[in-house]
Amino acid sequence: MRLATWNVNSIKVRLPQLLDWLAAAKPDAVCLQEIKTEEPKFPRAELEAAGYRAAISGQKTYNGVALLASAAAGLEDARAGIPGFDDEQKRVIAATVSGVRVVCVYCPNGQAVGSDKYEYKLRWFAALKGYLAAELERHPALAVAGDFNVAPEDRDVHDPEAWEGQVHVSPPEREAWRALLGLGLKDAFRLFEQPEKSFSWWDYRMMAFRRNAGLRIDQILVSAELAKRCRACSIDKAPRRLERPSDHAPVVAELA
DNA sequence: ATGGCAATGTTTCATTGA
Repeated sequence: MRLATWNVNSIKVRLPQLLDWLAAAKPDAVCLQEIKTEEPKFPRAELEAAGYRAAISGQKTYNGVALLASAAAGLEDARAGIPGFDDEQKRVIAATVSGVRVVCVYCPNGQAVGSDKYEYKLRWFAALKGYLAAELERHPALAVAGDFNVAPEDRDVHDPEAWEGQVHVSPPEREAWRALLGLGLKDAFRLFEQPEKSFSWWDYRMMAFRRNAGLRIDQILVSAELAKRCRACSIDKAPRRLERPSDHAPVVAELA
């Protein structure tokens, strides 16, 4: 099974690129973030014509997530949000695809350390941890894929000195991210040898992509059982090179 | 110390993102 995650930064704008990418990369499941669209305007028909079903938790303007699965893989028991965590922001959609419980997440940005949004980000991560702990008991084959908005280590940051203490790398955020590993999850990307300076997001400004001035904030976390089945994990930079790209690149994991 | 770029809404700029 090929599992991918991609923050598309608007499904409406990126649909042609997404359809091209699905045809080229042939993933079995894709977690999408920042679709910025409510369910009625989600391009369900176009994706079905491409062979994918979708579970959606949509929202206008901001956030919004979707989980795509090929017709062969199936899409069962879809559930939106974090149970018991009241949140108007649509950031989580989970479903079972080909026997794997897939949780698609768009973690909060946090805006600035110490801000209200930062406090919300930390509260949100604590709620996610509780949810995933319960899900792991029910689903030994579990993957959590998405935009975590945390660069876990300095090697995931193009300029750690410039970013020190900033949102996405601050110690409390990194602790919140590492707490997910404490549940027994593994960062699929780090199960394998990787090129130095591997990133998944580059600012639209300052020619950041050409300078490879990025962060690795999009990840696929896998349970111990899935880690044993994981054969590869990589970042596909090709869509970031296109005209009018998302600022994020897809991350892809191969599961036996 | 700040903007830079992009998407959205119902817009003529504000908000958010990372």
